Amino acid sequence: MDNASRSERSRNAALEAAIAIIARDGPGRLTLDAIARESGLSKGGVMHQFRTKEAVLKALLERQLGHFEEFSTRYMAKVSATSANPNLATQLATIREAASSPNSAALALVAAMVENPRLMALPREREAERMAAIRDEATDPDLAMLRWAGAMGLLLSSLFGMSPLGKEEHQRLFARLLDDSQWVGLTQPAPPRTVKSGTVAVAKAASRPKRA
Amino acid sequence: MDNASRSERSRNAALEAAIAIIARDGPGRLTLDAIARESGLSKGGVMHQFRTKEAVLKALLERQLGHFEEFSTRYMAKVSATSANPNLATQLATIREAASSPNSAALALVAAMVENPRLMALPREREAERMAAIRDEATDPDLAMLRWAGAMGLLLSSLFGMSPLGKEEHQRLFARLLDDSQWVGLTQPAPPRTVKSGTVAVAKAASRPKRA
DNA sequence: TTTATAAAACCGACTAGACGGTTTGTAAAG
DNA sequence: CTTTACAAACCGTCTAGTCGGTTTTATAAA
Repeated sequence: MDNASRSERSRNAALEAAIAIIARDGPGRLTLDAIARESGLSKGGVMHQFRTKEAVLKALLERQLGHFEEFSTRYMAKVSATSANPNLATQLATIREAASSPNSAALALVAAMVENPRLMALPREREAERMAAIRDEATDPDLAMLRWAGAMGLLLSSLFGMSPLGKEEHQRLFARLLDDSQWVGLTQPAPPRTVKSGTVAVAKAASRPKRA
Repeated sequence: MDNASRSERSRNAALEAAIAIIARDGPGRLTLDAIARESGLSKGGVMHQFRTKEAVLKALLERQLGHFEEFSTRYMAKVSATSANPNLATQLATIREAASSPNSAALALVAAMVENPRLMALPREREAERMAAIRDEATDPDLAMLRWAGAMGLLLSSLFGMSPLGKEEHQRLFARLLDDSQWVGLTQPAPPRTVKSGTVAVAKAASRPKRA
């Protein structure tokens, strides 16, 4: 195997190990020795690929962020033609994805924050760009932000082990966040209030009272 | 000064120091020596008041939780008569309070999670009770949960330093979350669609471009 | 193809310091 | 005089990072 591949394999193994450790033992247990043990590499090997622990965290953060960015672009390509607010839809779907993925980017975020809060600058900047895009396409920007915040709340609270919600509830709530017809903004004319069948087909309309 | 007061003063100083450290340097930098340095106590003094580091975290968690529970009860007493969903209103207001308070309970939560994820059991249980109460009083339970999640998202994302939102935006979004008239549930008749002036009076209609 | 040399990847023992916690000593309160 | 609150030195362990040495790959001259 050539050097480039060998390096990449090792770096990959180290980062995978790091995620496994964080997920299993918590961010506080992430040590260089633990990474070496878990990945099968020696400490020296790990230190050859990453000069400091901070470098590990940074690489981990970028890798996970990249993963979800990829998901994001794919999703965006799919819905950009059909959705009135593709940026919001994409963000909501990506957050849902992060919430249901065990190798969550969120774990890396927590670890980074614990070790070095400065590292949060990178994800914050990217987030800011996305928020701007969501705003620009929205008829009711604040409502769009609140839908985004709702998704974030579901993700982070479950990440913190603070969410008393079951898995199916989680899914249902995300589905509702994604369903544009359920979120009627202030300056947007209300569509006829029949439940449109979205990703989840639910017939919960029964007898809806009309607007007073 | 008598012994009881002396002890309490020391315990207090230690916990204040702990919060300051977490807020300034991140949860990863919270050590017993740091607490001793920051509080002016000696390490021995700290260890006399708290037998272990976990005891410090636990006390910190309980103190912060207690603080917001007090806020919560006061708020609840105020709105329980007038609001149709006092539990939700109280939770939203409490989360807003936590978000605007620098000595946030949330910081303690993060620290606890890093050090010992088991400590999260206590806040999770209390949270579950509140969620149940919010559900029970709601005409549209899922919408209520999503409003709660939205508040949580605003709180946690800003806590993580991930929120690109300004302070006034934050306030506006919380105000909207709290304004029942803006959240028309599926089984709840919609009130006339005029913007009700809430805690913040905003005339933001101006001229927003309509859908293409 | 073989051989010489350099460079990169990797190993594991080691170090300095930080950490949680203990022990010993002392002053104040009861 | 006993107990409680606190101080300060101390202990064993763990951690991030270093270092000298070994193996593997890359380059290239013979």
